[in-house]
Amino acid sequence: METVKSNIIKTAIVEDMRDIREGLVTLINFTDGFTCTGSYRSMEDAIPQIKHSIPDVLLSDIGLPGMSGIEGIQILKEKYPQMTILMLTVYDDDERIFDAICAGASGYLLKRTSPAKILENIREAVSGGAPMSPEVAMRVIKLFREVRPPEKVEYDLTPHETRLLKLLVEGHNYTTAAEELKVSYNTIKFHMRHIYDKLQVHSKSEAVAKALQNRLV
Amino acid sequence: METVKSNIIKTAIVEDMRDIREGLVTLINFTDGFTCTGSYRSMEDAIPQIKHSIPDVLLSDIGLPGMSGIEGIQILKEKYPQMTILMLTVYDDDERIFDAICAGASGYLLKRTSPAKILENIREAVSGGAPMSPEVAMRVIKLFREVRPPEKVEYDLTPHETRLLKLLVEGHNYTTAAEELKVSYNTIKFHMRHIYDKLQVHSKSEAVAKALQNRLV
DNA sequence: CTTTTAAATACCCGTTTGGGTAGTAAAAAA
DNA sequence: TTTTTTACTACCCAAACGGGTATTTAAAAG
Repeated sequence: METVKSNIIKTAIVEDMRDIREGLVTLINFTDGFTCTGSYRSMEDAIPQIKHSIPDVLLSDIGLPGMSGIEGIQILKEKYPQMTILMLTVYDDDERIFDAICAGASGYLLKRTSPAKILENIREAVSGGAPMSPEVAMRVIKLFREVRPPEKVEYDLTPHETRLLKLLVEGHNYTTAAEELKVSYNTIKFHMRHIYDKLQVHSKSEAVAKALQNRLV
Repeated sequence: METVKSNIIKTAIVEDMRDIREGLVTLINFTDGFTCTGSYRSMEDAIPQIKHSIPDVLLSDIGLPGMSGIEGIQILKEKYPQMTILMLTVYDDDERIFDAICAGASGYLLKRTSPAKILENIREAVSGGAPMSPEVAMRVIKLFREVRPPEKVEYDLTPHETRLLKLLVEGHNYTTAAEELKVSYNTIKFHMRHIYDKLQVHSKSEAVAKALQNRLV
């Protein structure tokens, strides 16, 4: 149903349990369009060796002996930013899902995922998707709702005012902000009054607080 | 390959384009395990009528005449919290994805999704998943990374100092903070110096910025 | 070509703040 | 017990800030 992929997808695996690791290697090598270019039992093994053959996709466990999968992929993503990383793990707690995604994982699969689904998800990941097991996706959605940034209130700040506000947030005072913006100290005060009017505040700290809380900067 | 579902999945559709709407109705009614219990061209139609037959899943467009799909599902989710809602839309911008999810959508599919995938995704949604088109999932992941709460840096603030910092964030000045904490003006200054030392800042605004940016309050 | 509007600059003055020093009271550690 | 630590209070002074008024310049509107 799909057209043939132009290239074989090079996949590597980091998984400490031998049965699972070798099962995945076999699965991948026996499937058209995939090849396994490395399998490692720990991040300590994977990180130095992976440079000999950088995969398109890395499937990694989280619970590994020594360095955790999350720490590991952070290091690997730093060195090989183009590498797509998929977690394949038994953990489905919010904390680890969050950490893995922030560490650079493009997807998060639970180990009970069927072989066919795993292959499909690898394909989806290399073509720019972010495959997740249904439970994980639901957790991500729920976390997403929790961290919803405050509704953007519009205060109609001019570009100048926004720029100044950003400087205040960075800790500038009127004098240094004036230098930064190459205007006079009094011009800064001029803009400040407008900012205060628009934000309905009466001090620099309040403006900074409002700017940060309402994502104005 | 799957065991038969215990119940037929009752699905309803809100979509203004007649061809698409009728295509979906046909697709659903001609598939085993699904039945279409309603199809509406707008939220204004759907909201009053849907009570006659509450579906398990609602497939909704976003770009509708009159009330937008996002406003609509917010109302529907309020009335029928158990109803699973899937967006089916052409929009894949961050803003709408975010809004839809926060309004109660459990999934977000792009209209180019194949009929087979749509059915699969409906099944996934009713069984507790959160199906998303690959591009959408990737955007969700990226948004997720952006809103990552900054790693908690510990500044060893005492409870008193933290409370004061919170007051500053709320816009208090030394005088009103002193009243609030029932201590003298000079005590506020005393604590401020300690806060500044610990946060390594030299102004109230900087302290407020650091407090907000590092979730100290 | 005026009129209007927006951005920039300036001065004044009272208030707030930042930082220095110094002292007291109460609780915790030695 | 004495010592140390922690919380609190006080005074001083220079710097930063908030808000008032007013002028200049440049662009936009009429």
